[in-house]
Amino acid sequence: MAANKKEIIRQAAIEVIVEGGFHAATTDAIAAKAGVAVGTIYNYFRNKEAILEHIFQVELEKRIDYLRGLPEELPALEKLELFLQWHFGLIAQDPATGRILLRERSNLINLPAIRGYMEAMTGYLTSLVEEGMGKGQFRPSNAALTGAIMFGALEAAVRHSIMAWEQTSRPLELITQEAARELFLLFSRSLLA
Amino acid sequence: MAANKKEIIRQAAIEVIVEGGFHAATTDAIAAKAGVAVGTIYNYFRNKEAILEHIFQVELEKRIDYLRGLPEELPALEKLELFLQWHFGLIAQDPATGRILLRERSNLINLPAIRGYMEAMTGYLTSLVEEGMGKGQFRPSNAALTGAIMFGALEAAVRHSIMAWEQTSRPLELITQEAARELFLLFSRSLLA
Amino acid sequence: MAANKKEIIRQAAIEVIVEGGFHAATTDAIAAKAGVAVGTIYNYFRNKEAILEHIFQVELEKRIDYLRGLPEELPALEKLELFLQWHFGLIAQDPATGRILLRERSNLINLPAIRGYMEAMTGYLTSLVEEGMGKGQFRPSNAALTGAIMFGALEAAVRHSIMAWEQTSRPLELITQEAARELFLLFSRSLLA
Amino acid sequence: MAANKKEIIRQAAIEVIVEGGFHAATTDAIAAKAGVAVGTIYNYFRNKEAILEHIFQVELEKRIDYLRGLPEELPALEKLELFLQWHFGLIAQDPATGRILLRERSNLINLPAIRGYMEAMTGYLTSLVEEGMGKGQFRPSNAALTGAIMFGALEAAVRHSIMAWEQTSRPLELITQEAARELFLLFSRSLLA
DNA sequence: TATGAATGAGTGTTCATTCAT
DNA sequence: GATGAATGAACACTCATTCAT
Repeated sequence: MAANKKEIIRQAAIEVIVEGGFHAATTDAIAAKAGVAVGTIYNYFRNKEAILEHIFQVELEKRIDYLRGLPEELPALEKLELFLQWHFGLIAQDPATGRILLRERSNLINLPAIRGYMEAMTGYLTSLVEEGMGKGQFRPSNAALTGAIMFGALEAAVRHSIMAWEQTSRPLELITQEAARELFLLFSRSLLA
Repeated sequence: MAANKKEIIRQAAIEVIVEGGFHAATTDAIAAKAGVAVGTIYNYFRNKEAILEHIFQVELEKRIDYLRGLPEELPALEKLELFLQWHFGLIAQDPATGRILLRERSNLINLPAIRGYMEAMTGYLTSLVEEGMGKGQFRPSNAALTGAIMFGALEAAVRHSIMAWEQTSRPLELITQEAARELFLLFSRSLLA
Repeated sequence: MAANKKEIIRQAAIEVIVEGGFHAATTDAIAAKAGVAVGTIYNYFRNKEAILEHIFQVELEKRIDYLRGLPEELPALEKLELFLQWHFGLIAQDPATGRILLRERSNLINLPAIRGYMEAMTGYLTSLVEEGMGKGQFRPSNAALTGAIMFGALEAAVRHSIMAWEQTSRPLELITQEAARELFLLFSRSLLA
Repeated sequence: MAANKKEIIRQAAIEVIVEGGFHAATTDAIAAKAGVAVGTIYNYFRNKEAILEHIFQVELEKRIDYLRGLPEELPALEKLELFLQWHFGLIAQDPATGRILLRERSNLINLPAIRGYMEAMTGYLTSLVEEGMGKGQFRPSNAALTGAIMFGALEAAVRHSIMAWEQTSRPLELITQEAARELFLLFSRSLLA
């Protein structure tokens, strides 16, 4: 029950934050959307920021879980391709959360969970680059910088996809698939030795 | 004199916003840093948001001016290279503003000037891609998506540079030069036909 | 409990507004007088103006309730006499509210409740004049104009009573009783056919 | 020139105050309407309130001048009739000032000039009643109370006239003439011995 | 006198957080 | 655990007034 209620609040918070952003999202509005009293929120979250942190944490865990499940021995490029496709599939299923991940990252960068999300994602991409370089599949480069750039490119592609979806009638599924492909093409061309 | 005072306030706002972000930056603090009374701010800016908008506008104008000055006939790739070098030089000179451009964009995306900044930058990169594709220099791709990705990559490289500068003792100049080079290498490899 | 607190705030607001007027009455002062935090005011009132509106509304309802209770079949002049006596009795009991009704009406006439108070009172007097004219008890006249004049006369009598009370040692009870009598005499002489 | 500029500012202030009331009238707006700089206002008026006081003072002087010009020996009732006709003629010529006299009186009753205006007007009506009573033309009554009531009735008639004018297409001239007649009829019926 | 940029005290309102029930 | 009324610190913004030019 408890875990369930925390989840209900997380979902409600996502819905409220998507409209207007984290700062405009009042705890009252989140509680109302979740169908609980404000006080109840504080039984599950230290404070308002903790809700946002939790949202990032859940998303980070999803990604980590997926990445952990990838066969270790797969070439770096293939891991990248799989991850991109899976990741954009996630976005297609839940664009609201995707938007929050984009929007709220900058301003609240000092929150541990948000910083952690960014660092973990960048770190994974960096390690992938290192792995590829180590095996001679990728050209030499500043792996950390390249990983950071790849993360930025990934986020930009997500942002572009969501915006394109809002402004056209194309199904988000198709838009994100194209983005994943384009991104992979871009990465593979620039990384391969 | 008037333009001068507006400029003083802009500079002070940048300094205050860099620490703690836009939301934590009080008008009182900005006024104090600028050495003027709070009311004076409102002689030059409609409201607090307008200060941030102005900051973005000034930066956008710098970039537009630079891009306007580039010889029309230059190949797209060379324009890109020049722009990247110049842009990272800008960041090296004024990392504080660079950080604001990164941090405040997401949350306040609805402000016209901020949206305008992003769209103009993305638009320029998109047009560069289209130009290169038109002349057969670049491989075919979804230009809008590619432009968006390039902008995201650019910003990520800026963010990484500033963070690296804060955490190491390397001169920012060198860090940004490397970022510009790496970014150009990445772009050229993935774009060239 | 809630209704009780709203009432406490209303009373406190009356006390604060009486000294210095609505504009000089700060929400902090009202909260302090009510013994609650500022924020509590906003749990019961949309904003500061809503407090004043509520004050007028309560007074209007008192008057409407009284008028509704008057026997329909009573001659217009007797209704008028009863109302005047009752109304001045009200003022004698609560001169502070009486003063607010006088003082704050003009400047904030655009607030619906304040406009409503004035229009309802004038409207009742107008309908009384029409009733008397219809039954041949009153001489013909422009009923709307006469009703408006009567309201003005009534308010002036209230104002004069309160001022006289402040400047002399006579009990307010006696002063208002005289005012009611004088007003009734004036109305009856000028209205009777 | 100086007197002229003071007069220009007075006129501008009347125009600005009529829309939105004294409190909403900023000195900037008054200066703009008058075509002078804000600072100039302070060469002619101690402060913002002094402008309003001046407006009342000018109006009071107009009324005093008129009343001084009335033949001493005229019966009280005839003086009243003449004054009412003249006064409503004034309103018909300059309804804006009339409205200010009504609207701003209550809230700022503590300003000497405003209090003075009200007291002088009430005092004149009171002395008229006393005069009529002294000569046996009027019935006995509490003269001060009656004078106050008459002033309230007069103001209400002015207010009603202006409102009727705003809401119908009848010329203000006709409306005020009717109001003056009705008021005189009402007063004479109730006052005559 | 005239100007208008600069001033800064003053205040309505919000909203995350608490805690008695 | 759940509730939601109460809290009060915090802050953007206004505008009458001043004074150097």
